[in-house]
Amino acid sequence: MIKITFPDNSVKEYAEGITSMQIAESISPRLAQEVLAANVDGEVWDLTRPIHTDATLKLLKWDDEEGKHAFWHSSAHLMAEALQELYPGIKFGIGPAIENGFYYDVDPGETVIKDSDFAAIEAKMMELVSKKEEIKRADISKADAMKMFGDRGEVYKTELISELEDGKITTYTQGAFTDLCRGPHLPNTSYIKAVKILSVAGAYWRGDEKRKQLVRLYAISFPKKKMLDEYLVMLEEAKKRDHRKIGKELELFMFSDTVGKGLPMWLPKGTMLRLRLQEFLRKIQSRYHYQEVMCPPIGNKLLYITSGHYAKYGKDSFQPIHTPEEGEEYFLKPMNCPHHCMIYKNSPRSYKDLPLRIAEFGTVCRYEQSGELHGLTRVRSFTQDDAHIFCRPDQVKDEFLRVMDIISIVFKSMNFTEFEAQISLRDKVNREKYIGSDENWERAEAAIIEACEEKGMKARVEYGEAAFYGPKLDFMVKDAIGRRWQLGTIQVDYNLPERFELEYVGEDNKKHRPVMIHRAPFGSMERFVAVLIEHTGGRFPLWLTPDQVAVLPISEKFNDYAHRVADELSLQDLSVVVDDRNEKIGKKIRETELKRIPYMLIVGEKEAENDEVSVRKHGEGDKGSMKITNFAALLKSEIEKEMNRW
RNA sequence: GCCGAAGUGGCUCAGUUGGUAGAGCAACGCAUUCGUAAUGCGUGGGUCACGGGUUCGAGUCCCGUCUUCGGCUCCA
Repeated sequence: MIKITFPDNSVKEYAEGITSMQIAESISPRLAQEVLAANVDGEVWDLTRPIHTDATLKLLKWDDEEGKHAFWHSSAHLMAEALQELYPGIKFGIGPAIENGFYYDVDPGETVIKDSDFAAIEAKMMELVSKKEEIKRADISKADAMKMFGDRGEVYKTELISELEDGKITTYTQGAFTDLCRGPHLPNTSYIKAVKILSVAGAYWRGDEKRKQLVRLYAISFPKKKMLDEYLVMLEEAKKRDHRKIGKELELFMFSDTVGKGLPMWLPKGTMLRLRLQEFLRKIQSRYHYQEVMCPPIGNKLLYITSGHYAKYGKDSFQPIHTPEEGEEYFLKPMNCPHHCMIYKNSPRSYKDLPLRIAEFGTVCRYEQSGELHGLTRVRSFTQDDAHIFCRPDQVKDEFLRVMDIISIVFKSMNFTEFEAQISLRDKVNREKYIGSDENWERAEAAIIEACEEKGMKARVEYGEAAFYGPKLDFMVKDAIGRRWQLGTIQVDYNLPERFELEYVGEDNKKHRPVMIHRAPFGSMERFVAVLIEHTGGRFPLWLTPDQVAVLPISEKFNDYAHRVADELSLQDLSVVVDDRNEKIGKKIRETELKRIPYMLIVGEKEAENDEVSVRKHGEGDKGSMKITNFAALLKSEIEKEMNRW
């Protein structure tokens, strides 16, 4: 007999060799139906794998991440099995479960797999599901695995096997399909009741641009047909929040092929929104003793040779601007740091001047690869809410904490509660690619980790993700369909102070090298606004929204009064539009609702006689009427309340 | 840059097996002067992304280019 400990710490005895599935069955038939995999002593196992020793057991269902994972992983195998039948000779790469569904990377040789083939693949998958094929686990020696997959010409699989440790290799088989796999998997294919292939894309083998590009099929599956339908509806809903769509609808920004791809232009309403964001950050930054500067949009090539950027990025950038002067070359600035370094160098600095915080809404130009351009989130010209903090090495942690404060104010004010923080540190082994002394690196890395701990910030630590010039802390926020975008960033830099020979005079009257911290709470105005649009669906908080109030006269007879109302509110710094078109009030209301303008003031005879406005709130409806001055006061106080939250 | 898909009036889309482009909204004009999510009538507007080709004839078929979309790689 063996002892099984359950999550509630209860212990039951079972015969040795019992499976998790049998245990589930012994508890309740309902549970046995819902369970997908099992966590045995901290490891996720197949339900059908026998347990031979005392163990803790957690039965995993759909709502458990690992249960869902096993479900999708088995679905990936199912898709592979279908592909094997439909495309004989197809070779397989890897096929993991991902956040939403799964994919399989395959090499179909000369055959092209297109969107139009999805239906046939899905049908084949469902056909295999109906066979209720058992999914069987098997241990295999490295030599046998090499032979088995080698005989089938599975070059990608044999490459993976060659890197595995003998004795720890397993395969999973269902029907005629066997895959190299660690598992765990569902007991059989019949659990999968609904499947949808979502897209096809190219993906480099092992993520290496220099190696062969395989065909990646993205798909998702569910244990109930209804869940798939709901998921697809949810996806459709999410697409309605796409910032590119809303940006067009609300006239926030535009692109023009004639101007050039990836070069956004901010329309009047978008500009108003952006300026309000900038004003907001300016206020906070001045509270934190930043000093704003402005620099030109170009810089001499020599500046970038000194900074080292020319050597590293010169070839992949917008190419230099030539002048009538022989040999003179300028670059559009791809970052603001070198300019700011020169500002630092403009006068001798004392340790008493530090930290020196130089801020700029700096527009930069980067030649991003064409395939990477994406709405406002990835563009070739964008404005960073940049700042560079020059400080002593012992001030790094304090400065980090201050920047984290600013970032948390920014995120809170936008209700970005679900962000992820990532600490990027040096690679644990390869340390020669990093610049700066070991001592400084260790100090800075420790400072970042400590700063996060002090702030109670849960951050994922990634080794090898640091920039060559220093460690960093990034803040990621998801867009409408779950893609992660890096917004806020704080980066420590030892490189530029070195290259620009930045100095300060210390207490000891000797020259010292400052540390530089790059930081941008928004990241860039473009990307931030894009993510903001997707989070709010274009319904911005009152203080940020471009048009706060729309005055809607009932008929043209009241246009004059409507304009008087608007003028009065404008004097109170409210942004107001008047819809004085010759249209019925119902239509004006409908269109104003669609434009997501927070307040509508309906004015007709009654209001004009009494200096009143009839107030309608976006999404809520009629709020009754009040004096113009009262409405203005109400709005002002609402805005003030919003802005006093930080 | 690479793999796959798409591109039709300002916007959203229709366009049968190739037979000479259509709707709604928007714009403009006229009527209407209206009370909380679409007033009626009329008018103008398209080298069907661009360039080649096949054909008696191409929005439709083929090739190339550009842009966009979904990914990969990249992201100072």
